[in-house]
Amino acid sequence: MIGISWERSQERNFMKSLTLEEIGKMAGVSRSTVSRVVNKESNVSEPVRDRVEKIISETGYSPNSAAKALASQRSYVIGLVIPRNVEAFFEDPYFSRLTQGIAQATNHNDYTFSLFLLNTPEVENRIIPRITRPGFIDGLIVQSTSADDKLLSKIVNGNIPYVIAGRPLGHDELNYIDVNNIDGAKLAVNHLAKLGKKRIATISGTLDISPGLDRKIGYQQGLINNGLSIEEDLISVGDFTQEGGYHAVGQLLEHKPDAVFIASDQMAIGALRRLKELNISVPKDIAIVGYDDLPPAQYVDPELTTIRQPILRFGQAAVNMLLKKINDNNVPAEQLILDVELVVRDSCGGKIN
Amino acid sequence: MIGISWERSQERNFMKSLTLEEIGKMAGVSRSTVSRVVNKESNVSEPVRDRVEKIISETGYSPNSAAKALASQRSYVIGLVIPRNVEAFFEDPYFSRLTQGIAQATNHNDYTFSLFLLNTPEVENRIIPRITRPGFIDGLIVQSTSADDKLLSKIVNGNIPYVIAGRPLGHDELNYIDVNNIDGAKLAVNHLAKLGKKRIATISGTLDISPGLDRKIGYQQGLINNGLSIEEDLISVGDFTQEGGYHAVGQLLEHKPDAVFIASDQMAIGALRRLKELNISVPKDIAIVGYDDLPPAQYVDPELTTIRQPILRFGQAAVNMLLKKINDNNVPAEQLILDVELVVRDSCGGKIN
DNA sequence: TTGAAAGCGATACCAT
DNA sequence: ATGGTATCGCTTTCAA
Repeated sequence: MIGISWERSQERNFMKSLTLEEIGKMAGVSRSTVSRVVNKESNVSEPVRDRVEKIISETGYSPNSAAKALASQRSYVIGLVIPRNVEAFFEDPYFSRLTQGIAQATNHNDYTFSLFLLNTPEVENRIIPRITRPGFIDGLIVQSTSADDKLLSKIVNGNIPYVIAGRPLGHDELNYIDVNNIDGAKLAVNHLAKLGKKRIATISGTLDISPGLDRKIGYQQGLINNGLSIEEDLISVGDFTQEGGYHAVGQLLEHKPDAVFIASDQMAIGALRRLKELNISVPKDIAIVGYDDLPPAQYVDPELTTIRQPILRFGQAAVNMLLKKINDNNVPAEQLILDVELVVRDSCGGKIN
Repeated sequence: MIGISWERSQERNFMKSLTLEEIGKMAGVSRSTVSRVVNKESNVSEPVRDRVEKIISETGYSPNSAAKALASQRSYVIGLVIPRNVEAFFEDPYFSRLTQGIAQATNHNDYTFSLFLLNTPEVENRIIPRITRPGFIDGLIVQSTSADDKLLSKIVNGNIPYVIAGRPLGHDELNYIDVNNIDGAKLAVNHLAKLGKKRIATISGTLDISPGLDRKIGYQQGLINNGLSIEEDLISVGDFTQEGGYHAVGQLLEHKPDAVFIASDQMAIGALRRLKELNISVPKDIAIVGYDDLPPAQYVDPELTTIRQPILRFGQAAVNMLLKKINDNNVPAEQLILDVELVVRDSCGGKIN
């Protein structure tokens, strides 16, 4: 039972919150001493510390964040920025997971997590100043994109520590973290080649962002490594959406592929839908490998063989990188690439690994 | 091109941010006047305003958030709290959408959005004090749950404006917003009844939270309204997950239902999977209505007839309610219930409406 | 070990 | 219309 009636919570206007000074008065010490106790500094005598802590817990005192931030020049807030041209942010389970991973890691480190969705130009114009404003955010994680250099340059040039999530095309020198997209695509192609596939097609993502480009590069390298040749007709460009996969797979069929590496599970799901409509059997007539290994990969028929990205770990690592920057802005820019792995399910037939 | 080299961004340590005072000095006015200009107050003469605005835009000055928050006792931050026992937060697309809706609405109102995932008891203990600390958050939206009264009472008793997202069981007097779950379930049952179904079963959600309970109540009322009787054997309790739906539908089959109202799309997807395995055809052998109408509902075979919740609008309305509270804490607690609608697709057969 | 006092950078009231 | 100044609640030297 909550057990508190409505009139009680109206008292709000009358109960102003306590301050260090007041706690100090109650404990018969100065505000400085209370501050030391609150911040667990060592130079406080046992008896005083006990006395103060008792009063703090009795009164439920908690320091005022704004005052603390102002005095210490630290807000303990980390922001995640999703630029506008990241399509369908919350449609794609990838972003949900990313958000979850970063939020958890942020909280785990006693920071507060803020999310900025720059979904319209109007919102973008209003939010960017707030994001880059001093005193509110200690550091930013920015989802990498194709074109949003306005934002990125503002952040890179600004005085705020940042980490870019995903290799920023054309700016490999910046501080970023990514998963190994090239390797992931190679793993997929290797798997298909080992199964004896000879005409391995791909549905790539948009090529103006690194996951799109890198997975295509990996696909091509994978073909070469396996003694297969690159055929332009077997390369179709999707847009990371289910609809995109649905349409792209249609185009490919004319060229008789016996397997398709599809650069995201979402596109793979769309492709499976199309293939089912056309009565083309997966994996009997055609083998499919997806990319992401998010929950939907297991809920389609057949279950998707796919590339697993360590998204939660990715979030944790991104936060760690950022904290390093926050604590010492002189550490040089760093690039961190996480490994991925192949998850074999039912969309390729024979299970080998 | 970002076009700024690495050494430039290391200057950070040397470029301290500007203050009102400094801008004032540059413009030959006092800090008070600059403050008035920044806050677009009317009592500033044209020439002075122009002069100051010019300097502000030239220097890129932006007020310090912490100082502003401290002085004005307003942080312009709104938090969304997801208690621990909300299962599988980001597995369920519902929560992604909710987050998106609230984040967008928050930004739209020039507030900053913070997300608190109380995913472990440890994190919960660390975060709750921060959430309820004065000076950092102007208001909270709390996802309603079954058991988390500790948190809820802390917030309700605290001095922080809040809105509960979802009717809090046993506390109808609190400030909350919900969708009409009872009506939604009735819509589903009515639809099935109109199609001539006589043995309409249900897979409910967990009954200790309102969406679970209310949708079951609506199901029962719907049966009665249509002259059908309530049969306990036709009621199975799931847990809002795909796995739950998968298992629950199995139990129901013994009792020969000709239709099932399933209290979430996720459970419906699990049920469809099970039915497919058993070679039971939907909608020929059995009709299905889901609940939520999130993207996956359209990506299963057959596409789900379901109840659509206005989640984005829900987020907007929640933020609006909260802002009302923030701006005047004396407005009485309010309960807002949004309407839902039936979306007819392919999982029930004959299209009537 | 403890206290006094000077900031931090805004707001907002009071003068002029 | 503009400026002066107290204030918000904490951190952080500096003395004692």
